[in-house]
Amino acid sequence: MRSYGQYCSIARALDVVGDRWTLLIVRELLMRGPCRFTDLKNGLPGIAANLLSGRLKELEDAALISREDAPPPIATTLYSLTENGLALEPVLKALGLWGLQYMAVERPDDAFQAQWLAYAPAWFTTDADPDAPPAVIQLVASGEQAVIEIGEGQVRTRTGRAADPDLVLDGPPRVVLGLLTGMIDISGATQIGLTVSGRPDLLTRLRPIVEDQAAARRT
Amino acid sequence: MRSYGQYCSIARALDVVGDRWTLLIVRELLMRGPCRFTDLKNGLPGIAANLLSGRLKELEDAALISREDAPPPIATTLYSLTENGLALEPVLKALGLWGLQYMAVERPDDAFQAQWLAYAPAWFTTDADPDAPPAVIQLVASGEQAVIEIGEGQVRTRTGRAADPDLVLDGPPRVVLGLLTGMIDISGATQIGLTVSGRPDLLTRLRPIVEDQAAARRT
DNA sequence: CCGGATCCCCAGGGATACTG
DNA sequence: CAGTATCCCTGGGGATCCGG
Repeated sequence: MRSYGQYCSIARALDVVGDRWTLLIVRELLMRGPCRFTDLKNGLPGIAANLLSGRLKELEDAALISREDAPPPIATTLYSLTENGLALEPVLKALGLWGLQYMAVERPDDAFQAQWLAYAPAWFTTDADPDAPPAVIQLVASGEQAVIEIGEGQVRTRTGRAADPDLVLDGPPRVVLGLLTGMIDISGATQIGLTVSGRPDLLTRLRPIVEDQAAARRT
Repeated sequence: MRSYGQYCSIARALDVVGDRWTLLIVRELLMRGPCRFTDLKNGLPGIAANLLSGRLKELEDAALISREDAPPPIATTLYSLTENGLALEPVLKALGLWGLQYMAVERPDDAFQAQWLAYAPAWFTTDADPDAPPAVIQLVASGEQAVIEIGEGQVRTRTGRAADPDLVLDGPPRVVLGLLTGMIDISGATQIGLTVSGRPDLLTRLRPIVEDQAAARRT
């Protein structure tokens, strides 16, 4: 990217990560951990291979990612975030929180992946009852699956299935995520396609961080 | 900007504010308040008029800014942030904090403005001694002037001159900002061009938020 | 099949000039 | 002052091809 040529830390940051796709590459590496080229390409539907290749070189030059040749049995190169790349997490959190308002509309050709189902509760909800026993919620949306583990005041998530969840939420991505982020309540959610099985009372433990939504509602 | 087509709040946010110049326009409006077209153009050295015009239309369509015709005596249109535009402040803060590391090098043709001198202490430092009496620091760098007012646990800033500052810092932008954000100490700063007059002890009251710098140093 | 490199085409950005 | 119009050119999107 052409530099903005401004001695301002925001402009400087955008000089480095302001290019198209760049922050989404960081998002992929942040949520999935070390990735192969093809993993990244699959996780970023729509990106051209040459563009991904070029971005990875730029990010490596900027010391945001590092490439390492995996040990013999795997024999592939893995890309992973450096400490400086990891330090972009607050930026992605702030962007993701602000962008929640645009999740109300879901277009039919939107891509959707399990990681994106997982990071929202991990980043944008807290455990409202830290003293309660641990609990596990299974999420299913558009065939993508993720697990929320609540306990000790923490909300952790991962992709995949849980062995014995206390609660299963299944429905369109917009409904599942809308419920978790506090944009829809559970009665509304079941009316527009959510299937609930297990202990719906657990949902009261997940307290959404509704910073800007609350601000918007105040107007 | 072409949509990423992903049902992910980060991608959605970037669909709206990921275009070149867009976040810097928000930065200008956030720091300067309501602006005229020409104010924005002057505050964004290097932007083309047609591009600014186009971005303002897009931002208005996205309800991040609003245009209002100022009352008769002024007879011009003012652009200002809507509440949703103001909600981008955490994004700019996170970006600006992460970008501080790139302020160590200053290129000779970098543009520099008083607002950028002012926001760094306001966003990235805290008052380490809330019970101490109020104090005023005058900043001067490359002819640009800003004022820091510390008091009651708050660090407020504005551009311009103070009537009777307790401390005056004058030097190259890199040195003044490096000192305020904790990247240089005062003895180092005076060696590379900082002029100090008044009470340098006030600097101990400004505690930099050195989140990522501290993390980088730990390695 | 993985990890790219190459090529072509077009939208979007940059610079300048011009107008109400 | 507040934009619009124009031209040029870079950089992104898409497909294909190639070496390991």
